[in-house]
Amino acid sequence: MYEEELLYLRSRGMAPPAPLGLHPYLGGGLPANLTDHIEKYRLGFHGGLTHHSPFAHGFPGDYLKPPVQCAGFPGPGLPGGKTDPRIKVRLENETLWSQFNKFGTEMIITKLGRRMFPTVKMSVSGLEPNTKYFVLMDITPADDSRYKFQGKEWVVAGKAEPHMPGRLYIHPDSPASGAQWMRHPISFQKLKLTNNNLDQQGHIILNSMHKYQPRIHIVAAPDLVTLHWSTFNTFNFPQTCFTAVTAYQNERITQLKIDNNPFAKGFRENGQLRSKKRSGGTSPPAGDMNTSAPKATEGATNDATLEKRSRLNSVDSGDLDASDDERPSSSMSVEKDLGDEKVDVESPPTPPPPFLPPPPIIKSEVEDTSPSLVSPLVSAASMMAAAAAGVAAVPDHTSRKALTPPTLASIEPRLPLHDASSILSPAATRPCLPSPTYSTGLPGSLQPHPGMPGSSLPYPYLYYSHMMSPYLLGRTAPHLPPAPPTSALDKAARDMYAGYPTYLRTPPGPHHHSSLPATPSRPAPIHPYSYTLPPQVQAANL
DNA sequence: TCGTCTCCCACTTTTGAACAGA
DNA sequence: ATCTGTTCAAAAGTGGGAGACG
Repeated sequence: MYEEELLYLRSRGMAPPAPLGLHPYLGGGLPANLTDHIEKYRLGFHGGLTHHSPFAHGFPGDYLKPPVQCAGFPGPGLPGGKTDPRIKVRLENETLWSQFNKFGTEMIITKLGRRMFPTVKMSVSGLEPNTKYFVLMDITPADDSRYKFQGKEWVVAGKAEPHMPGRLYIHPDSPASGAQWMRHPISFQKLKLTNNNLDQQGHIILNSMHKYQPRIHIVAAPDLVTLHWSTFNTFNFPQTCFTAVTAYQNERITQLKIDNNPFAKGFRENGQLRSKKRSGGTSPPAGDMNTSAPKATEGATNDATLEKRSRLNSVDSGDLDASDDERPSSSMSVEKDLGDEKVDVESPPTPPPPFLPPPPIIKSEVEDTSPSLVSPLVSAASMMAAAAAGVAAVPDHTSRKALTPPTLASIEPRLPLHDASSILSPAATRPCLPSPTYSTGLPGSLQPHPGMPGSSLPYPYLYYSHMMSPYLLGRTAPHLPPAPPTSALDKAARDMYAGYPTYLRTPPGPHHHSSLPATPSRPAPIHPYSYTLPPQVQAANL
């Protein structure tokens, strides 16, 4: 779809030609207002694959590292991948996390996606003030076991189920300068967890009754393309390890959530829900909160409990207050001092995974980068490749080599065959797992303009195309020059989009923008999945 | 039978549109 | 006409519980 989009932009005099094989966006061909848009949206990535995959270049191997240090799960910490010793990260709500971790944190996962609580909230230091960074988060399996809650503890219940391809969540403020990131704590409150393997909202897919470890990646990169080949500074906080569940197992965790999450205020002892229950004769849960956690069962009249609860709530509020993620102007606004214990976390060194080397054309654009330091996104691309190859039902007979820019040929052996059935093109069924390559979808007689990439391109191109096309093509920017007379190719490109459902072309609802604002105050998430599911369509209908 | 999952409920918080006033 | 502050309804987010499912 990248080509279609480019054709469209080109037809409006917005996309200057680029040398063959060079991504036009890399070449600075995209208008600033559009790159600005790109950079303001978060997106979900597909990545990850089983360690059995021949495309596993190391990143997925992290999934099988020794277990992290979680409550009830002794073991060494999951190594991080810190590569810049100057960068320091600390968990802002470390106290709250520790309280949960003490009992074995549980996170509810639902079909439609559920936020994490507590949320990962951290502060960063040691960044270059004027360098742009991406901040990302992913969640990796902590071990290869499935668990069950027996008695009052989690015990291994067998081997883990195959993990879905991992997704990377880009903090919505990305990219931002180091000074901006360091100015205020960074919260991942909007991140959602799901157990829906077919999720198209970009939520992170997890398996119930499995243990996971969130990881933070800080990447110096000015844009998404560069991001793919940049060094990932990876951090993890062992106390943020959690078990994914569809219903809470440990009532102590439940009580902690109720006492700390404002949305669950109704379930507190003095809340109306509990009051109703009590009046109805239902006894409160008998959680033996014999620790620093609030003793909910002692009733709301206990001053000490109230004080403690208040203190905890203040932590929680801060947790949520940092959530202005969807308000770009304030997402890094001044944060109140929570008085929370802050612990500097030095991410333990991780043997940098041998990621898929970047294409030479890209690599030549950046400073010499050791393959071992290349982004997990690259690995994610290879994971997608493996995933797509695994589900590919239609063999590809296209000579990809002939269509692929020569400069990208070096990665060819590691990529699966181009699969026309899994591409995200107007003519193709929208897949759950995007293909690592994509097609123009143009008729064979209509080949791309000279200077455009070939009709089959590696993942990063796909990535951009997914992000931009539906959003940009669905809007008529008033400041754009009128479309010049169109060539057959341009017309074909637009006609192709005419086949899209309306929701893919124009944002639904009364609030959709008729113009393309330079800085939307509340942008809809644009990523390979969000746009494939219109907001008005319930996931249950899928 | 049991463990797990899904859906719905009642509640709280958040968000943004609508409105009034300066 | 523009900006600011307030109000209010809708949307989103919570855990509980009943029932379904394998």
